Formats: sequence, C-alpha cells, structure tokens
Amino acid sequence: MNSATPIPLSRRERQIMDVLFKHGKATAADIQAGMPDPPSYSAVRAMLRTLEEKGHVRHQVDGPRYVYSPTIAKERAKRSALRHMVETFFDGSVELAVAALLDGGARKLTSNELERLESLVRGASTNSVEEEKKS
Amino acid sequence: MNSATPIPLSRRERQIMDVLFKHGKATAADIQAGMPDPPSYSAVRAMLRTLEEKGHVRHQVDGPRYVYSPTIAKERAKRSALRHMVETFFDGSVELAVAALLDGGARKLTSNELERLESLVRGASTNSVEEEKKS
DNA sequence: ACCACTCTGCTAGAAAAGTAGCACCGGAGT
DNA sequence: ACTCCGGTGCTACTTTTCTAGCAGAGTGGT
Repeated sequence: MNSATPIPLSRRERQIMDVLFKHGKATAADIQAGMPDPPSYSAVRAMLRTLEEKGHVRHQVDGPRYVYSPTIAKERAKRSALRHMVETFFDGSVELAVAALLDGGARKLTSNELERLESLVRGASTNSVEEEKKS
Repeated sequence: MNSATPIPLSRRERQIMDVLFKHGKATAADIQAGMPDPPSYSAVRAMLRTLEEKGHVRHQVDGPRYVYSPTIAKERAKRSALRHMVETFFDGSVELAVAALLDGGARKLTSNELERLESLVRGASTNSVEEEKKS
C-alpha cells in the first residue's frame, strides 16, 4: 500500500532538502553553509535550479536574492521520513523507535518534557483502545 | 561536534543499505526485490561490489551464493539515522520526535505497547533528573 | 558424465550528478 | 554617472552512478 519510499533524490539533492526542511526557507548561501562537505556556491545554485524544475523546491524573490523553500509541506515530509525510518530500522514497530529515541544518547530530555510525553502516551492510549480488539 | 551526517551514499547505494539494514543480511536477489523501482539484477550486484570496496558491506559465501550484510552495526546506523532525523525535522527535540511518532498515522500501538512505553518514559525520567540541575 | 540452472566476475557504455567559470543585472556608495 | 559588490542565468566539462550483457564456475538432477 503505502511505500515508505521517499522521492528518490540524489545525494546532494537530499542534502539540500535536509537543510531546507531544517530551516524552512533559505538562500543559496545559507544552504551551502548548511551542507556537509559544501560544494561550490555555483554548484548549489545549479542544483537548486534543477530541484525547482523537478518541483521539489520553489523560490520567492526577496530584494536582490532568492529565498528557497520546499514545496511539499514539512509535515508531510516528516511523516514520510518517519515511516521510512521505522520501517527500515525498527521493523515497523513504533514502540521500538520511541524506545530508541528515549534511550539514545540524546539526553536532552528534561523532566518537563518527560511529563508531557507521559501524558501524550496516555492520550494515545485512549485513542487506540478500540483498535486492539482484533488481536 | 557530532555531525549528524550519514555517510554520503548515492541514491541507489542508500536504497541498498536500507534493505540490508532492514533484513540484516540478504542475497543480491533479495536486495533487488526489496528495492523501489528495482534496477537490473546485474546492476544490483555491481553496486554491491563497489559498496563492498568502499567498506560499507561485506559478504559471506553460502553455498553457491553471496550473502551480504552491512559492516557497521545496525545499532550504530540506527542511532545515526535517528539523530539526523531529529536534527532535521524536529529541531533537535527528541520530545517532538516522539510526539510525532505517537501521533503519526501509525496506529499500530496496542495498549500493551503503550504501557511498556509509559514505564520506559518513567525510566528515562529517573535517568535524566540529575542532568537538569545545570540549566 | 552431462545438461540445465543459478550465481559470480568482468568490461564497456549511457545517463545523471556534480562542478566550475563566465557574462549579465541591479543596488549602494562615492 | 560610475564603479564595486553580491546576486542570478547560463553553458560546458568531469566524474560518478547506473546499467546491460556476456563469459566462466559451481551445484544438483538424471
């Protein structure tokens, strides 16, 4: 049914999209700065242009320069990426993914956040109660 | 400090690695089958060979055929991918990522799982209490 | 032993990605 | 008005990715 396959982008294109998603919008220079092992400024612009041709990116003119932003909503891309990740690394189990997230070296979680998460879990709980009757 | 940058692989290479991580190990044919818009069998093998040259993949001989597996531990790749995702789409916030996971269309969560998650959150809680004194 | 089948190794070529370098344009400062 | 600067649009080129197809080797059935 739903293939967890993100749109097949080249290495560089993906890097650009990543920066774009992260920042929401960015100029060519910003993007270059945000890329790992940054290519030439020229190269970035060229790729931006093809990306725009393919419809993944759009630009608006801000004074002298172009400001680029992704065409597909960040929300959508997010979900897609998430699903792909869960599929690939956690055998489809959201639980495992969450566990890894909590466990993972990322210890930026304050107890405040944890509280909020707890109530979130509870919330999800009530939501899915009716789903489990079948197993 | 730690760049959330995965090793820069080409589109196809990444797809192969995905299948490999998902399955743990796989033959060329398996991999081909698992790829979106599958290329020729030959092509897959060729890429597998270069991937092996680059050191991302290794093979063991099983009777007549090769069985490939990733060289870097799935665990490692997992964390790296996770971090990259959190960084890119959730502005570094694990909390937001977890929230999205719970909320996200994936409603495979049984109440059992949710219970386990709840206790997991609690666990993480005690772990990070000592971390927050500094902020 | 022989044949059919499957798998690998290779080489060579087409296609796409990635790159650089110019030429042109518009605004800011003098 | 003129020049400098930072931006864009190209076009041409190199490198990597991606692909196909053929030749050889090993295995299993008859």
